[in-house]
Amino acid sequence: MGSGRVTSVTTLPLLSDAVVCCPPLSSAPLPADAAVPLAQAFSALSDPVRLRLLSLLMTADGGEICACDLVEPVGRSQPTVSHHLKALRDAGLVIGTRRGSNIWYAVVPEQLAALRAVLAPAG
Amino acid sequence: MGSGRVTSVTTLPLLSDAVVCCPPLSSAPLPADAAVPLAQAFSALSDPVRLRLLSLLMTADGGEICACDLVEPVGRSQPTVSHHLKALRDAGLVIGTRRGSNIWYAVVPEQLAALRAVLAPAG
DNA sequence: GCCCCCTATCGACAACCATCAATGTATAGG
DNA sequence: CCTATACATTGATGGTTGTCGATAGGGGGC
Repeated sequence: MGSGRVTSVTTLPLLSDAVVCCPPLSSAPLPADAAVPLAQAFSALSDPVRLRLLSLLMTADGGEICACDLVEPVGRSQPTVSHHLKALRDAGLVIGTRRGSNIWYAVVPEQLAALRAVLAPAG
Repeated sequence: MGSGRVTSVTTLPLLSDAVVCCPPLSSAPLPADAAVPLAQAFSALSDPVRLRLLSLLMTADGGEICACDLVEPVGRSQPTVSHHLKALRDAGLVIGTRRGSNIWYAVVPEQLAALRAVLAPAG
């Protein structure tokens, strides 16, 4: 990888506090305070545009796509796409890395795995 | 099961059309029209009360709980709990069965598995 | 038939959310 | 410094959603 010269690389701030850790719903009754961040995480998946963005990133070869190449495929305005990318970032589902004047997005597979684990059936 | 005499049994209507089938996001870019029902399904998981209801059902022994026993644990009014149970029913995540004057709810594990599959990483 | 319990539905209200146009901020190139 | 490009943020707006009180409807017991 690295097909072009890169002058600066910055990782955008990521709300790692929002990252969900994983007791399955089936292990014990979910306490009210644990339910809130979990619901926020699933809320990030509750929009068609965000699901499509995730899918685009997951199927991208190299595992990342420039933000500029995400606008046209989902058929929304640039600010709207930026808004959804922020939602995904805040949920810890994607990460953005600046390279030159572009920002490349990639999924955070651990976070997806955590959500999957929450839905796992009983032992 | 079957600790008491049952005079009538009715299965509440279930929107099986809303049931999600399972191509993982990682298999191909998600088309716009497929994204909508999927987003609705995840939307059912995007509320703390609904997550707690699901968790209560999943941890219940016998796998089901009377609706009357779901109100107090989640700390919401009866109409609100009923509203959330309808949302979970519409998403195909739970099913309600009338027995006498009570309605017993249980999770639909296949539907949870389908949502888990959607989040699965690339082969 | 009457009454009580259980559950769903209705109506209302406040809070939240997706969307876009306009604007702001940062980086790259001259 | 100036301009162009890429992305984020702001502000406004219409639609959706969570919540509760009040009400309706279905069952069982008497």
